[in-house]
Amino acid sequence: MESSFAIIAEPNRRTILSLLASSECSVGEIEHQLRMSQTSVSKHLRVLRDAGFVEVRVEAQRRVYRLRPEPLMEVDAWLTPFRRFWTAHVDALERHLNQMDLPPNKGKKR
Amino acid sequence: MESSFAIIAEPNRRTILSLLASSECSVGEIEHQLRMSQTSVSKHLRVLRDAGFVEVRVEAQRRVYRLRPEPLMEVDAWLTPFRRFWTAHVDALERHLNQMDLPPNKGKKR
DNA sequence: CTCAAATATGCCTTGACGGGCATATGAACC
DNA sequence: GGTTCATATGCCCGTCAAGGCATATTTGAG
Repeated sequence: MESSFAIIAEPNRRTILSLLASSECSVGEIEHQLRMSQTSVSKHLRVLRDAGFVEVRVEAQRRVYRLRPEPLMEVDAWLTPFRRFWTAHVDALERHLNQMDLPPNKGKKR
Repeated sequence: MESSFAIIAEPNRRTILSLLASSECSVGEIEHQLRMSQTSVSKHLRVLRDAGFVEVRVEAQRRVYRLRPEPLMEVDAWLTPFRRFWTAHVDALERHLNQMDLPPNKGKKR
């Protein structure tokens, strides 16, 4: 029931996801590569799993985690209405922003 | 200093951003259209402003808020490494996932 | 069955965040 | 200057989530 956005608000979880984007990993590998405590890794993976970001495969004593794309696709989809603010308008937008950000003579407080 | 991801973790803030994606709005307009309290709207706008998601324009007694693209571009950029999991691979990925999810004969618990 | 390795979970504490209320600030108008 | 409209801010409170520690659980080995 937690929004995908809330899930990826956590920096450690984003790091884990980025790592899993390279390749699937066991808990121990994540723990070691990211220098996080095992407890923390397991808990974050639990959250990621419940939210559908990852899935597990049991392999001997190891649990190998792998990325699932759906929740991130949802985030990607949410961005759609905003893309018109930069896609294909980049140059025009930049000109516009520069014009707003650097009023040459206004002497603003800030 | 707050990550853009933490900012958009808040549902009301996402709603405000979506509204601003349609057109710039004053605080009162947001308050009315989204049925949120003025206090709440102002506070969220403050957070969004500090994080660079919006900018203000003073117009008489009104403050008109407008979207700024940079932070969302950052989110969009973070998604890049993950897009290969669905862009242009959709069908292949689906086949792959189906193959993993529904082992035809393994008799899994679940 | 016992032990060890890998991982998960429960409990507790602490800190951050959102909501509401009252109040402050600022601009316009008389 | 005083009043009113529009918005911002400070304070208090309840909630919730993350980290740490200890412990439980699962799986493999002997």
